Amino acid sequence: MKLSKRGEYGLRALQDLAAHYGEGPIRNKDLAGRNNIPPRFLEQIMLTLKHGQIVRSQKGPRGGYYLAHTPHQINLAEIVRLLDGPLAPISCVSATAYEPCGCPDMEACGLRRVMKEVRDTVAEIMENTSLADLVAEQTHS
Amino acid sequence: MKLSKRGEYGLRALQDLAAHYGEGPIRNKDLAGRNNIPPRFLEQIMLTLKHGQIVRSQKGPRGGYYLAHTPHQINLAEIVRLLDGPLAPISCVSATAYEPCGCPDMEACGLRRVMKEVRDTVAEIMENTSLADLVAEQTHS
DNA sequence: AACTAAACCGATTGGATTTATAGACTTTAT
DNA sequence: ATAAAGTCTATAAATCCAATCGGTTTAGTT
Repeated sequence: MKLSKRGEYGLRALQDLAAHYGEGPIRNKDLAGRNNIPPRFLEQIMLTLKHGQIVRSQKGPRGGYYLAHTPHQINLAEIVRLLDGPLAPISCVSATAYEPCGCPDMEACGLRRVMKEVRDTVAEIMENTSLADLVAEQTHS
Repeated sequence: MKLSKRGEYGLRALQDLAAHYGEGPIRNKDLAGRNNIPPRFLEQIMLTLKHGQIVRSQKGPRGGYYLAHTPHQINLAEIVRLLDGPLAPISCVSATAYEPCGCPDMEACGLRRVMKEVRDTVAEIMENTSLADLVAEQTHS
């Protein structure tokens, strides 16, 4: 039930970008430094986020990364799915990557129903939380 | 956010034991066969469950595994924690294995709050679901 | 007592994933 | 021109996961 480091680092970096939204590109070095993330590892993650259209980048001096949309438009579920894969605890209840499990009768499987409930609940929280919500909570503390 | 195979197999085997509660020991071979689990791998898992006081065993011919308590006394959270570790997506929100994360200000971290919400929700579902609930759902379908 | 069925236990293997590091390339501001 | 940044590919190291194997112990059966 754990998030990978990639997911965790990616979310932290994006939270940072959201907190500085509108201030122009932010260097990988600064993102890494402020959030205690290994810089070269974060570089990879940011590249994935770029290919996933979640951030954009600017090269050269004064370059860096910035959000591709407003913090409000980016939810946590898409980030986690991009960096960490499906939200479902087991693949037979995944909305985005369904695969049958080995249980004898899928319809009658109580375990499957509970896991589906878990998946749905997690998905609901993450889909309804945006980067703006993270920063808002952060500020209102 | 995925459950490991160990966790999945263990839960399936325990669901099976719950469905046959009171019928005496069930062989590893039967558990594995009915639920499509690699037998030697399941053996390991059952041993862990035994050491975790979730099942008991009988050796020798007509031996096998059976639940150490009634199905409704065993909840999914303890099983998953035993086989898969903490429920929390990131360790700084874990109730059972807390560790600080690298974020600058923990109190102000919006991400942490959301992850805590996820953890709490998942924990609530799993803690309030027993093996008996799994089998009940299974039968009432 | 001998045989056999089953769990117990420790070791190990292969593979995948995670976590990172390195180095060469490209773009762009100054 | 120079230097500061991101881009891309490769790969290394470590860890973990899934699974398998061989041998040991226990206990029921004959």
